[in-house]
Amino acid sequence: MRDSAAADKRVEALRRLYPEASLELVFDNPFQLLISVILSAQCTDARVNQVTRVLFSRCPTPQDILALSQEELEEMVRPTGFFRNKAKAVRACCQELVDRYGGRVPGTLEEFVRLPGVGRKTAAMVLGNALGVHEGIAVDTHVKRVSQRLGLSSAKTPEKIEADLMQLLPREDWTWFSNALILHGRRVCKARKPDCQACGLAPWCPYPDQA
DNA sequence: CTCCCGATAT
DNA sequence: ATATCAGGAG
Repeated sequence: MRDSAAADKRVEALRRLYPEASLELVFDNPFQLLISVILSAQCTDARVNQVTRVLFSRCPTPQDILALSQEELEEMVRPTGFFRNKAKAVRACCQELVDRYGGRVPGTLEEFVRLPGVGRKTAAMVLGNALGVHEGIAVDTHVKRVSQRLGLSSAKTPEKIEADLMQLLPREDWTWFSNALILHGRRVCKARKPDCQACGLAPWCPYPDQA
């Protein structure tokens, strides 16, 4: 077992800094969050929100998205990048929702990760933030980087990092924790130039201060 | 491991 | 000008 007392200090500090951490994606229901997260890869949340505002007003349901031609859908999601892949994933995913789940999203992580274009990260994020079902911790690039710098995990793969993080706090806090690490990774503990000066976690962080 | 697209940091 | 960045599929 690792130094869980030290890890607790960092988790507590994170809670003080981001007590109400939530996603910056705008959504009205679990279906909308699912599509938003699929579109969010390598794209700012602000841009995803611009695209989904139009997309969801025209297509509130999976059935409505399936009624679009592939080309129309591609044009609508184009600004988010990887638009052919994303349009394909969104369409395939909507098809599954209609065929297997009556046009709604499933309720377990196991079912989620079987959806086309949905891996553990997307599944945990949607389940936790839209349904309050905390079955996992969404490990994206921010969570990975921040966890490693803070010394909360020395694992390399998202699955192992997730397992390490799950040990640190109770299930009902998993979604908050992921959200907080993401916010911290975006605002302070950035990939290129981490702002260690301004970091509220610095007193407990083993990561070497660059400047 | 490569591919996918385009925004943004360097 | 160019390298980096993200998540999932193949």
